[in-house]
This record gives sequence, structure tokens and C-alpha cells, in this order.
Amino acid sequence: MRSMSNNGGSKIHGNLTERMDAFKERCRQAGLKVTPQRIAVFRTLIESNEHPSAEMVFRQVRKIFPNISMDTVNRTLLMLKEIGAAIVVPGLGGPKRFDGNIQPHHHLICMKCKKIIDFYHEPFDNIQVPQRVKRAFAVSRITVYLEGLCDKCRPKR
Amino acid sequence: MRSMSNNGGSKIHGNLTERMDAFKERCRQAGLKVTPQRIAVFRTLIESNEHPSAEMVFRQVRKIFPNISMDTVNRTLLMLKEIGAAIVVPGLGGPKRFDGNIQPHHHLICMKCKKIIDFYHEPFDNIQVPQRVKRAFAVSRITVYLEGLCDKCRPKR
DNA sequence: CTCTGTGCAAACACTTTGCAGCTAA
DNA sequence: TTAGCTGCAAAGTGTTTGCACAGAG
Repeated sequence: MRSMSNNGGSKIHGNLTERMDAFKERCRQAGLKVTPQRIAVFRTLIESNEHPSAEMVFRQVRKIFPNISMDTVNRTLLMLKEIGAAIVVPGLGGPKRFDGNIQPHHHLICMKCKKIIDFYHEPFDNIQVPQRVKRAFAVSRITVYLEGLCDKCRPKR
Repeated sequence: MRSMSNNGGSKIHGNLTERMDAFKERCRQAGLKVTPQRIAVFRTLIESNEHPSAEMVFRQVRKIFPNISMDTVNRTLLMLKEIGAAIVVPGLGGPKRFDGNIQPHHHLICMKCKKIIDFYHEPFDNIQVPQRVKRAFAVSRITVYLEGLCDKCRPKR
């Protein structure tokens, strides 16, 4: 059974070193410098499975890089989205939540505790967008978005 | 053919007076007072088809209600969501965007100009969420969310 | 060496909160 | 009458910008 993630396990797909190397390469191809700050932010992001906000990444990355500034974290996260190394998870306002997992997947959002939970479901990856939409809009990403209450927040069964 | 909306037409489903009456009734049932401000905000919202932010509603509603404050608009919009008379459109940060159309429908977001476009597609309304997800999460709303570039923003064909 | 990236500080945008007076019921 | 609502003001949170120095290429 394909599991819902958020299972405490790592979200990193493939070897960490490989992903870091691929990231460095992607920076170079985009004409961006590979700085220790960028490496630290990217690594923190892909090691997290809680769809962190800039603030959350900042707190975490500070542990190994005490002098990094919030701006740099913010700018780096936006840059990651720009070059396609991260996505911003759709949400209902509040701080942006980032995700280093760019594999096709979908999200549940708990309306109460704001937790974001990944789930994988191949049929959703292949849903067909109607022609009339494709004609009027260059679709780059399709996601199914579920609102509700997580196990902890919903009234007891 | 089911059209994409945002066609300049009204988004109001059913008679305006009916919807206003239903709204008043819903307020009463929730123990909330029916104030002129609330009526003006709700009416502005359902007459808009651009998924307005609080700011956009504020500017519009001021035309007919010059003394209303931004707070009241904000509080009213959040209240509308609370009682189920409006939804917040999923997005990638920035100001919350509200929608007075609570019929099942889906959204395209232009990554460049941030325009939100509704589309209706019955197969998407009925997609089946896997059992394992339903068991762990009380799903209250299912939406398909498309990112891309709108006709105006995408490179010319 | 050069030009981008960083850190700092300030500005900005959006949202939330506390409170005194007002008003729908 | 009175509980709830409004408007104002202030504070809070999250994000963006300008600039001088630092460091990757």
C-alpha cells in the first residue's frame, strides 16, 4: 500500500549527496553562485517533512549556521521555487509553506492546526484537464487539494 | 459546453434577493446580528467574480458605504468563511482571496499576474479520495488546483 | 578581480487585538 | 435593555527593499 507520508521518515528521494550535487549543478546552470548559505537552506528544506515556513527553516538552519539572516533564508527559498527546486504549498493565507519534494503529490490541510500532510495517489497525478482549459491556460502543475480536519483535531469517532 | 467563468457575467447563482435572504437567515441561525455592514460586504463579495482580497472588497464596498472600516470588512469576511457563506481560495501566499461562490468548482492561478480563474468540471467534483486518506482525515472540501500562465501572461503561441 | 550574494536595517503589507461607544434585536 | 458589532488605534506577523561589505567564481 502506498503510504501517506509524514510518517517520520525522511522525505528525501534518492541519495542526499546526489540531490545536493544536482542542486549545485542546477544553480550553476541558472548562473547562481553556490554559497554555503544556499546549501544549508536547501539541505534543511529537503530534510524536513513538515512543509516549513521561512521562519521554520530559519530556526532550523541557524543550528548549524548561526550567522545566517532571515532575509537570506527567505530569498533562498524564493530562489528555490524560481529554479524549480522547491514548490510553495497552496494554502489559505498565513506564511508561505515550502516543500523540497517536487515529485507529484497532493496535500491535505488541517483547518484547525494548519498541519500539511502529503499523500501520494497515482490516479490523481494523471487527472485529465479539459481541453478548453488547456487552450486558455498553460498548465504547469496540477494538484488535488483537500481541506478538513486531521486525526488529532477532528471530533472523536 | 460548460464555460470557464470569469466571463464578465455575474457569478451569482440564483436570485440576488434570495441569496441575501438566505444569508440573513444563516446569520440569525448562527446567533449573529444582521448589520448593514455585513449585508454590504456579503453583497459585494457575491457580486464580484475576481476572488477579491479584503482590500479589494473594502475599496468596492466603500463606494456605497463610505464609513465602513477595513477591520469590519476583514472580520466580516472571516465570519463568512466561518459560517460557510464564503470560501478562501487556496493560493501561494499574499493576501487571502475570498470567493462567495460555494458551488463545487476549481481554480487556475496565473503564476505571473496572480489572476484566479474559476472553472467547472463535473468529473473533478466527484473524484474519489482513497480510503486510507478518509480514515485518517475528515475531508470537508476537495479542489483541483492548477498553476500555470494565463492567456495574457504566457509566451505567444 | 568582478559581480553576485549576504547581513543589516528600515520599510512595507497584511492581519489581529483592545477598547469605548453604538445599534440590532 | 443588552449582548454583540463597529471604528479607531496600535501592535503583531510576515515579506520586501536598499545598501555597503564579503566572498564565490
